[in-house]
Amino acid sequence: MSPAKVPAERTATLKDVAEHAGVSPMTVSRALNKPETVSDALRARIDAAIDALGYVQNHVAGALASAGSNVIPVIVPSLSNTVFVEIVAGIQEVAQAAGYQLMLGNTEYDLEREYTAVSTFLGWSPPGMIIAGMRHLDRTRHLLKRWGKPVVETMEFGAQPIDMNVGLSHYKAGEAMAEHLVARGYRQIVFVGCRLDADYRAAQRYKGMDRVLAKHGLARREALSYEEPSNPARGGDALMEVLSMKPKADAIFFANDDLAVGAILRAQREGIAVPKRIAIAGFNGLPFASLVTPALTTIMSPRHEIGRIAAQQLIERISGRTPTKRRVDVSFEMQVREST
Amino acid sequence: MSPAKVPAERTATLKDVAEHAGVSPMTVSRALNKPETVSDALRARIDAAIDALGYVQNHVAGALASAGSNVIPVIVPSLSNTVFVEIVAGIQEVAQAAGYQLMLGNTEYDLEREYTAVSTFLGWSPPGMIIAGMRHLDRTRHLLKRWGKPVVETMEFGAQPIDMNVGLSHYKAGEAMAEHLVARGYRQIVFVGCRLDADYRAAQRYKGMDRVLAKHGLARREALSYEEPSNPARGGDALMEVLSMKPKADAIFFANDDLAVGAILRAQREGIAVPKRIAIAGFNGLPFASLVTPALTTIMSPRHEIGRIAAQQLIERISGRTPTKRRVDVSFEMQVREST
DNA sequence: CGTAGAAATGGTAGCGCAATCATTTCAGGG
DNA sequence: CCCTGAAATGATTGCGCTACCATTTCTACG
Repeated sequence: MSPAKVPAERTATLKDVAEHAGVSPMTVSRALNKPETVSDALRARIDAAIDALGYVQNHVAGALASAGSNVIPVIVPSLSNTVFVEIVAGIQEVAQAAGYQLMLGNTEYDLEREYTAVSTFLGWSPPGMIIAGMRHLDRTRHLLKRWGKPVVETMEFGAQPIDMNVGLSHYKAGEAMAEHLVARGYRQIVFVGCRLDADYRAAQRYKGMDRVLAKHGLARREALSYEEPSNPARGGDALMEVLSMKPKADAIFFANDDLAVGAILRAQREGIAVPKRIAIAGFNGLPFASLVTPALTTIMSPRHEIGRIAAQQLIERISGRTPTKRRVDVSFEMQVREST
Repeated sequence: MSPAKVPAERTATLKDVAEHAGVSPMTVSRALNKPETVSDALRARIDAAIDALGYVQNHVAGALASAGSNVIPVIVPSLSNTVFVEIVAGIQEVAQAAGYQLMLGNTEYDLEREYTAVSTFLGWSPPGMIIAGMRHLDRTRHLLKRWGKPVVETMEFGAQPIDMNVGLSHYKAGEAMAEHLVARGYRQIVFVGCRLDADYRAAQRYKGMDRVLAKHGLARREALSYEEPSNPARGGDALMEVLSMKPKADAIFFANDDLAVGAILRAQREGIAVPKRIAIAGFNGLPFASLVTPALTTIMSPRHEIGRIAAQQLIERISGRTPTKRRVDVSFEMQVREST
C-alpha cells in the first residue's frame, strides 16, 4: 500500500535531535530559527545530529506554538485565465524568496466560495493574505477586518480597500482605449467579452469605454457577452457575428487579448481587412499580440509586477515595517499597433 | 498599522464554543469533522454557538493533534510555462472539491531547490504530495520513499516511480512527430528548443526524434537550444536563423507551441511559405495552434487531465483505497494540420 | 419491563514546538 | 582573581485540537 520499503520508524523530533546532540530542545529550536544566537560549536553538533537522524522540522507544531505560520494564502477567481496565474507567479517569486509558502485558493468567480476559502485559510494562522479583486461579501470583508492582519487586494485599483491594494483602474483602461479608437476616427465601436457578469473587471473596462462614447456623443451599445469562458476561437467567431449582425460596426474592443488575437487570426484566414473593414483592440498585452499580422493594439497590464508588489507590500507589513503606500496604482500602457 | 478597527479580542477556540453550547469540546470537534456522529439537536446548538462567537477552526492545532493535515504540496519547475499551470489547475479542481488545500512550490528547474521544497513541505504533515518530473536528487527520492506516504510524479511517464506516476512519454511523442515528418517527405529536420539542459522532457522529445531519423538513415543534427526561456518571439527569430544558417533544412520541430506559433506568425509576416519552403511542427496543443495560418501541426498533451488524474490517484490512496493503477500513461494525440 | 448492544457524549492526555523566564557561561576591567 | 553585564543555554509551560477510552443514553427485542 505505502511505497515505503523502510519500516515506518517514528520520525525524529526536535527532542531526539537535542538528545543526540547533548543539548536542550530549546537550543536546537534556536539553532534552526535564529542560528546566530547559538555558538558555532553547538550549531555544528546540532547540524550533525539533524543529518544523522534525518530530522525534518515540523512546521505544524511550530505554527501552533508560536501562534503563526509562514503560509500566505492567495485567493484567485480562476486558474484558467493566464492573468491570475501571472499574478500568482509574481507573488510566488517574492514570497518564496522571503521564506514563505503559498497556499492556493480558487473561487471560480463565486463569492460564497471566496468566503469559505478565506475562512478556511484563517485556520492556518497565516501572517497575512492576498486576495484578487475588491468585490467581496460583506461577511468576507468583516471577517478579514476583524482578523486584523495584513491583507492585499490585487488586480484592480479601487477605493476603500480592506487593508492594502495593488492594481490598476480598469475603468480608466477602458476610457484610454476608447479615446484612442475615437481619435482614430472609429464611430461604431462594439465591446465583446465573456461572462461579463462574473468578470466585473472587464465590465468596468466596458463602462469606461461607454462613458467616453457618451462624452463624444457617439453611438452606445450594450456589451456583447458570451456565456463560455474566454478562448481564442470564441474571439474569431465573435468577429464573424459582429460583421454579419452589426455590419455598421467599425471597431471591436475585446475584453482581452485571447479573444482579440483569435479575432485577428480569423480575419486573416477569412481575408477580412483589419483595420480597414473593422478595427480590433484587446487588453492585457499577451506575447502573441505583437506578433500577429496586423499587430494588435492593446493595453499592457503589468500582471507579474502586480504580484511582486503585492507580495512585497504584504511581507513589509508582516515584518512590522510600514509600507510606502497602502494603495498602489500600477499604471497600464497603451500599445498602439497596426490593428486600429 | 493593522487594519483592525475592532479591538483584538482573543479569537474564539473550540473550547469557547463548547462552553457556549454547553457541551464538551470533543463533541464540538466531532460536529465539525464528522457531523453525522452528532445528534441533530446538539449539532444545531453547536452551529449556533459557532456563529455567535465567529469561531474559525484552527487547522494548525488540528493537524498537530491528528498528526496530519489536509494540505497537498504541489511542486513544479516553473509557473511561467503554461503547461505546469494547467496541471496545477487540474490538480486544484479535484483537490479543492475533495476538501484539500494546495501548497505551491516552484523549483525554477533546480533540483537542489526541489529537495528543499520537499523537505519543507514534509514539515506540514501532508497526507501526500505531487511533484512534477521523475528526475530528482537521490536525497529527494530517499526522503520521499522513507516518508512512506502517497506521492505522484507527473508530467512524464517513466520507469520506477517513487510511488505513483501519471504522464506521457515524451520520447514517444518525439518519435511520433518524427515519423510523421519523415512520412511527409521531409529529410532535413531540425529540433529547436530553449534551455534543453534544464527542460529534459523537451530533450527527450529530441531524442525520440533523433532515433527515428537514425532508423531511417536521415541526416541527424544537434538540437538547437537557446539560453532564454521559451517565448513566441524567440520562435520567430529561431526560424529566421535556421533559414539563413541551415538553408537546406526543410522542417523544424519546435520544443513547444509557443515557439512554433511564434515561428508561423513570423513566417507569415516575412512572406515565407510554410510548409513549402519549410515545415513547422510544435508540441502541446495550445489553443492558438489551430487558428494560425497555416494551422500548426502539433501534439496535444492532456495537461489538465494529467493534473486531474494525479489528484484523483493521490486522494484515492490517501483515503486508503487502492488506486486502479500505480502508473498511468496518458496518451498524446497527433494533430496533423497545414504547417507540415 | 429488563437487558444487551449500539449510538452518543465526555474526560484525559499529549501531539512537537517556541515563548518566557531562569540559570549558567563568558569577556573584559579593576 | 573577582566582579559585572552580556551572551549562551536550559527548564517549564501551554498553544488548540483530536485520539483514545470510559461513560452515559438510546433502541430494539424477548
